[in-house]
Amino acid sequence: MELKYEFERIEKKWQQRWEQAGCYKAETGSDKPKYFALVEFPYPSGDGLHVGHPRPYTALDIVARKRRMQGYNVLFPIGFDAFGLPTENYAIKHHMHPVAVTERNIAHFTEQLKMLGYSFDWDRVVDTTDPDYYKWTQWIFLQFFKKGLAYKASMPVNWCTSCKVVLANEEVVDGVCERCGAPVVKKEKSQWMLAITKYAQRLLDDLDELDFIERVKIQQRNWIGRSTGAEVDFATTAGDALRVFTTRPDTLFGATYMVISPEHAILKDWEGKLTNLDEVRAYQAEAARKSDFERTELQKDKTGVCLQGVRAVNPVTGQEIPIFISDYVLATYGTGAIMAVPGHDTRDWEFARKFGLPIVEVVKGGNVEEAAFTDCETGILVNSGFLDGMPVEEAKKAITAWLTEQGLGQEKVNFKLRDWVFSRQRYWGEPIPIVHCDKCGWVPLPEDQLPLRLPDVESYEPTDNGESPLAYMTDWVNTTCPKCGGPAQHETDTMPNWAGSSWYFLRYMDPNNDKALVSPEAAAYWSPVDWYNGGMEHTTLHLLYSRFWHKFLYDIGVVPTKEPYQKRTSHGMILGLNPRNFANLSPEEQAELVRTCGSEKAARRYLVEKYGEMAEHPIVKMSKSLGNVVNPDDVVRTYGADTLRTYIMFLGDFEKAAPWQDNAVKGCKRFLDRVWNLADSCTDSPELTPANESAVHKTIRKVGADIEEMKFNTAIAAMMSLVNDLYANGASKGDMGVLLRLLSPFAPHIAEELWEILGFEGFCCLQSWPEYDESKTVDAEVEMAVQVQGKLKTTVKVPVDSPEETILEAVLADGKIQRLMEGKEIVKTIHVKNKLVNLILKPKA
RNA sequence: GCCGGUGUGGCGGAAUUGGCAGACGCGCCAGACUUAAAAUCUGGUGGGGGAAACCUCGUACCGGUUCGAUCCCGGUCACCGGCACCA
Repeated sequence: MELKYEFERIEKKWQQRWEQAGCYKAETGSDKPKYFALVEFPYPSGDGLHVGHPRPYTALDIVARKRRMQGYNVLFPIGFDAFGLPTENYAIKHHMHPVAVTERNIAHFTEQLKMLGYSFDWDRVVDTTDPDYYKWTQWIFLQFFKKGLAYKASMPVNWCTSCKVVLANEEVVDGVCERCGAPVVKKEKSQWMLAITKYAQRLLDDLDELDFIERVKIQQRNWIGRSTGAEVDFATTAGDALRVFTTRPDTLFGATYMVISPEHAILKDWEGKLTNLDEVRAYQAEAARKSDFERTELQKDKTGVCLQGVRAVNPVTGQEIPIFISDYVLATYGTGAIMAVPGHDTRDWEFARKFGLPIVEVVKGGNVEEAAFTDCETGILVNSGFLDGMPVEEAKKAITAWLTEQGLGQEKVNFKLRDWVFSRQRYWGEPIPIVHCDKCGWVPLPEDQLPLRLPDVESYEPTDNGESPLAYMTDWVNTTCPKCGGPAQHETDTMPNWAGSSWYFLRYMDPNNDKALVSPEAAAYWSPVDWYNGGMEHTTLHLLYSRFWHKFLYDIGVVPTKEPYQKRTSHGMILGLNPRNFANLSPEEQAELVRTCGSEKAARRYLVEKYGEMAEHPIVKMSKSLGNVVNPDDVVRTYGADTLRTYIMFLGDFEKAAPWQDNAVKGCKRFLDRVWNLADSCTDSPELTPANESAVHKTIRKVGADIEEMKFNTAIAAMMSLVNDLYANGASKGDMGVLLRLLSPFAPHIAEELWEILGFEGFCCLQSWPEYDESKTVDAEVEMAVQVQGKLKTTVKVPVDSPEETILEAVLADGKIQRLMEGKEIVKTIHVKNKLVNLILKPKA
């Protein structure tokens, strides 16, 4: 046929045909088994698609395409998570409306995604900034509010001292403003909160039943941070009680002082009794002024003030002990107060040393003069009255029982997880559908008034006083109270960008429903997501948030499953070569640099001096400033989408970070060229070529299994090997039919074109997935390793499954083995079926 | 500090989890085709020794278990990611 592989023409042609034929439409309610494959929808930034996007997208496209070929009704959707700061900042800078910016960016992303040949169902696209979409985001918020899970609380927010603006946590990098580099301090502001902590235990427990990769589960468990201990009340000389949380109630006899956080509310009650109130107030002010950055910087150096005028009483020793305030105790964890046991807690030990406080040993096993002894496994209680002689775990139980009996405390579980700060003082987000009325307080908007649309404003600039730009829209702000009809104001804060992404996968199931966020039928048919792949950076944010929302929706009867995603996997980042690293310079540049610097060592040192430490890393994140960003458009133009898809799956272990290497892309192009040319020379026989039969069956097995295990790189390597075999042995149309179906999920366009050229019927991408015959994957002969004393000496070819005697006969006939055996006898043979024999020799007596 | 991960040729990476280390690809070397180059095709390619058959070393480092260790155990080092005063 002598046709050239014109990837550009072929890719356009098949993208059109697939779309016309509706090959990738998901059908709600179909009799086929369903499969919901999900990728994280992109934020449509002005920069367009990054080469990092195709990695997870191609991976799940391969899975979706394979499932379709396996007879599933597949839902593989895409959408846009379009609210967010970069768009807002771009709109401010270029005086464009964020809606227009978003529209343009989505159009660009859509074009790029289509160019890559993904089998998305384009009829189900969602856009979080579409009022028909965010209507339901607001609806969910109202349900949270009605159940008491959305509430207002005064919270410290990040305040940039230079921009004079509230920053999202994501905008604070290492304690400074991401944009201007000025220090960020905390400022009190009333914020909407979502009570995710009410779901902490369920979010933890239900992880066990999910098919998430282990590192995701571990990170979520650590983030939720459950710990079991006890709450204990310490009576004070002020006549009240100070409650603490501890995970080591067994060490109660060793509590020689107490510490409360500078923000602790009890300080107000004690004001009249404190004789050093000025000193205490100064410390409180200092702590409030400190940024997070300073607080962590100074972490090791403990500070504090001893309260004069109020002391506490240790409930078991009856001793009066001092109370300190110190910022090493956090106001937001436990009760904001601790009993300090310097003998058995590292932080308390440091503090006690600094302030000259007594250190009492109550668990034997270490030397409390040298360091705190914190081991719970081996320690035995001492100096602890009725606990003496008990191991730690037993003592914990005994003391907790005693405290409960005395009414001084009880067992208590605490979580590190905090409630979710849900307000942003920004324009480009979902308006919070709540009205404030002086008479009625916070009143939810009636559901039939949703969506509460964003108004058009003159300026999207954040304001100087930390209010949302919406606050200046008096026409929009002023409204009437839905409850009493009196004057009221809309809430001017908007939702964070995590809101719309917390439930988007549900909307794909039923994207145009205007009666409900998803119909019960669609939810019942498609739930849960069968396979969700996304970045590790979302593990403790988006992934946890959306699990929380889903559980809430389950509780109010909107969705049928208590978990949204059955399986979660994660891909590694695509990195770039560092153009400032010596090894990545061209040979000419290297030589030049070595000449001017004197030696290679000096050249490397020069680069580090010029560019900083970063020049020492050959592989780094892609960044515009380094100029090592790869644009997928360029790759597609030069090599085609199929080559990009194949390369990005071939370049390394899917779960690990991997560097993009331009010249390696050629290898994948060469592979596809070889597949193309093979179609020219293949015979018309519809059967497998006998010489290729076992290789074909093995490849079917390997590619199928590897896709399930996300080992896409070795799946491609197996197909490359098969192509090498087909060249060596000659290929038939039958061989090609299998190869093209295996290749189709990876490189769908070329597979489709060759499928047509070779005269096969229908779409290649809708054929059934090839099946292999286990018996045909077995070769007639195997090459077995022959070892002497465990070291490889030679190999022998024997019929498969040969008995040991047959193999030994062949081995002993080998000249080399005979030489090695001179003057020796076999004392033992180890035989591993079809793999190896190992002879243990000993000199003859 | 705590939790998790990784360490294999010049490079990206394989190795059915205790059984022939380096599949597949890049790069490089040689040859074919070409006036030449590119492209393509064929062969070679971990280090050291040897003309060769072959010998020998080799999966971050040290030690152990085993007939046999990239894989298991003990220790050390380096790098990456997450959390970080969570009582």
